[in-house]
Amino acid sequence: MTETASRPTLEAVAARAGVSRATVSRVVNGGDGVREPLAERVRQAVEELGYVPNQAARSLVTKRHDAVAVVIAEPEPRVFADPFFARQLRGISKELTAHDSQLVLLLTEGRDDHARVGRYLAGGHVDGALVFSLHLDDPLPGLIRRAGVPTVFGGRPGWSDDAPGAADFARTAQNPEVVYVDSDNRGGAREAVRYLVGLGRTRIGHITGALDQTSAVDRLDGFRDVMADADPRLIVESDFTPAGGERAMRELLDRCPDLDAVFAANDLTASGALRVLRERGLRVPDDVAVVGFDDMLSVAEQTEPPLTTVRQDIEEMGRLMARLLLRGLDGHGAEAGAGGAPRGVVLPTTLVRRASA
Amino acid sequence: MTETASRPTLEAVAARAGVSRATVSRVVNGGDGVREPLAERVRQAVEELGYVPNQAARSLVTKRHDAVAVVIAEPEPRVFADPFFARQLRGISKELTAHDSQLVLLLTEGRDDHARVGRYLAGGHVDGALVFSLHLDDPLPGLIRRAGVPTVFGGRPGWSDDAPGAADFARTAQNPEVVYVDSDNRGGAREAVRYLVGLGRTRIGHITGALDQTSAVDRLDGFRDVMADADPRLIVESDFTPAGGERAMRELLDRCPDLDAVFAANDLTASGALRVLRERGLRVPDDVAVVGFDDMLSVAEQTEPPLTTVRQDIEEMGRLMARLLLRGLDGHGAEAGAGGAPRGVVLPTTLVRRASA
DNA sequence: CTGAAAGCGCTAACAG
DNA sequence: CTGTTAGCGCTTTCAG
Repeated sequence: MTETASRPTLEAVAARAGVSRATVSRVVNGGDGVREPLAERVRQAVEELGYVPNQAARSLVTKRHDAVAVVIAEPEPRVFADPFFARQLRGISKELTAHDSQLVLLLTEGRDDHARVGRYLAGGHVDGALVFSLHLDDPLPGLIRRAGVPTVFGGRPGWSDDAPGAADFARTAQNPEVVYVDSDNRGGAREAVRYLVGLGRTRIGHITGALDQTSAVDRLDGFRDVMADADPRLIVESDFTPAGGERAMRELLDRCPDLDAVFAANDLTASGALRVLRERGLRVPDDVAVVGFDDMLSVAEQTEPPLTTVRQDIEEMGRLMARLLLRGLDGHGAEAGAGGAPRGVVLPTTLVRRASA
Repeated sequence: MTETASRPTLEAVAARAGVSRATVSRVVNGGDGVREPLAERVRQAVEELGYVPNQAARSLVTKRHDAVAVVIAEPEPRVFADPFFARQLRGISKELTAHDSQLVLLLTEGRDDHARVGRYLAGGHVDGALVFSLHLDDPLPGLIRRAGVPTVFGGRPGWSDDAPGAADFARTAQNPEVVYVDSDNRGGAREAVRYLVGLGRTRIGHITGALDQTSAVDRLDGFRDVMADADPRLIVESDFTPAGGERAMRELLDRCPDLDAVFAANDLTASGALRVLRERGLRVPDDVAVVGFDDMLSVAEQTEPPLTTVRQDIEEMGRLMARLLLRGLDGHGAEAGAGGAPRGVVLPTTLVRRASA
């Protein structure tokens, strides 16, 4: 009745190996500074007892948690209509795993959720945070700043340098740099449009994404880079959804019946556009060529015809975000170091040719 | 140089409020048993100092973590082609949030990952685990059993009662019951097939899912319940993917050109089947009616024609899993209670009529 | 190179 | 009802 079934402690291992707790601790944490015969005895004891360190006890003294929060702030459930986050999560997970860090997932949907996330981050439960899908008016950056947690953003944050939130955020000593990872949205868009031009298309339309997100703005900018003097009616604002793509495509066709190509802000939008084109009896790519963005296989490979699109390596984005964060953590605040951590890392995109253009 | 910027402790709050640590602790944790004027003083001090409890210190003594692991064990990246998990995660997240519990996400891809997960679970870092997408030969149940962590499975686990893993798992004192949440796959399949029969279809084919998952097996059983004496050539094994659906549909058409309906194991598969049907010049639903399973909107609403399908409430599944787990935890091992927790909870499905059947 | 001792911040008896 | 007192299991000086 003395022995409970609870897990063995350092003490138990020490007793079994005939050494002190300190020695066991040393062996367990890298083992430097313990002579081999002893170390081996300890390892054996650990093995035999099935000892696993108590993370809570460890955190209490080290102030480290080996855990990173992943914050996905998306008010609309729409997000989950595409496998975007799943892919990023996978990338993040791989990298964190390699560093023995845990992934704490924080999903938010409304204002009160934001407060909760702020509190959690401020609570010092994690070593850092990876934050996604900020919109222009997002209160999260402010909360994060106040929480003082090392953070890497997924996608270029929306506030420009003179926006209220930005100054607020960037001026903090603890966040001397806003670190983010993004795809080369502008460059990718440029390549897509240039490709259409190269195909001999001249009346090229653009269906934008939700313009409260930088990815949509950047893709629009890329479009404009190439089509500087385009008829403004060739640009229709939309929202990244298939239904939005349909609406926009109709609008576009009504405005400019002589249209011969469309660059859609993402694959989902393109799929909607494709449907409308078919419905109107227009052939793709013969009458109208279509290019998307993302290369979301479950969409791009399934449309009819399969979609030519700009691929971004989503999983790699996730992996890189995690790597950047962990490097900063290991480097003991290296973000503020000489030369500084990169303010933003932009991953290249590649054009994937299929049948739609 | 004395004051570091570290977060305030209970001690600090106690000092400021002029009470003892114990009193502050009481107020912070529910506040019962502290007289109002004092309690208010404490709350104010907490507010002023921006005190947030140190979870590590708390866990160390309470042995609770207010954290639940969500294990998604899917070797193939395929999973992430559909928004399934995202939806479940959302449901889980909502429920955990309501209980102030954190969600620790564990993604696994290979054998070594399993070991890692086992170690983590055994490490006592979380209060319980939610485990998804087990396959028949999955080593995870064994690991979980050994870890002795309260667990709820998503989807009926694959091992039948006399399978090696099952006995292994179920016989443990700590896991007297295998708790899981699932959709009524069999009933839903039955309803789908009956509906086709009601439409006057007589040559009804079935494209199965990956038969190493119970959901696929159960849907097949449901099909058979209604089509007991069906031509065996009308059943083609597949794998839940669109490409698999295409292959299976071709096979089906080759074997039975007189086919007049198809029940596909999921929407993705159905979308592939639909493509082949169109490619062969068969009209849907006139020549061949098609019914899917899942009601994954991003698929079912986007196919041509839109898919009639069996809806399962995925988010609710997630929510329910979390609720079951938390209830068990609160009930202090209530799973073993008189009458016992439900062995399995099966959620109803509903047939959603669109244009394909 | 190893052991002894001092907490990390909190909760939970136990007194008062 | 409130304060005092022990630790939870671990890392980390500091001696030896």
